Amino acid sequence: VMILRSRFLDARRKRRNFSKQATEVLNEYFYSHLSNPYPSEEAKEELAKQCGITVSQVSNWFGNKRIRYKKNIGKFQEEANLYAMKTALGARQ
Amino acid sequence: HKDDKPELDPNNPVANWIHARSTRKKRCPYTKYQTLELEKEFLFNMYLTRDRRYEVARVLNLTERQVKIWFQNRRMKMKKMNKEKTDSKEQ
DNA sequence: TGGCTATGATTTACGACGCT
DNA sequence: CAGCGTCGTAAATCATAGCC
Repeated sequence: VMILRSRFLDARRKRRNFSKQATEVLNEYFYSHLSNPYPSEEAKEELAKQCGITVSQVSNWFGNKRIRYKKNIGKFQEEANLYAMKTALGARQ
Repeated sequence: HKDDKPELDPNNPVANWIHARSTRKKRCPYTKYQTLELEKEFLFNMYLTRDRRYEVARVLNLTERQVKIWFQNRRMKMKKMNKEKTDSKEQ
């Protein structure tokens, strides 16, 4: 009964936005591979592990990000600059 | 094969991304009835014979191609659901 | 607290490639 | 070669979390 109850609750568990840290990791990858933001299966697994989400969720995130970025590059300019700068600073350590 | 789109700036970061061809049919959500009938047919058999495909397409007013693709997508969905189920079961 | 928008997930439709 | 299979994805749409 407990198992059935927990399964029922799991199934209708509310979606949560990803953590700030997870989004950070995903955005770092996205903007540092902006000319080809298509992580391999292995890269997706690594990102999933780092973010504490599933590989499917990583795929969904990149699919959504690519489309939304392409649809309105201007809206993401500030974010793009921020991550580009982060990558540049990180690279010199 | 990743042409079209109104960008010709060589510095455009999306220039080399994958783009859908402009001739692609726009996604058209199916009605509840269409989806329900397709699900029933899928329950009956996950793979279509040519005759069943013709019949389902006719009854639901979809093309045979749409029905074929719906089954392909549905099988991928089932595969994904099964994977998630087994993944969560073991640790 | 109601609305609104951002975000994650799901649904159609293909392209690329496989096998028979 | 035709034709259906999977895989990964684009793009639109759905559902609602979360902020103002």
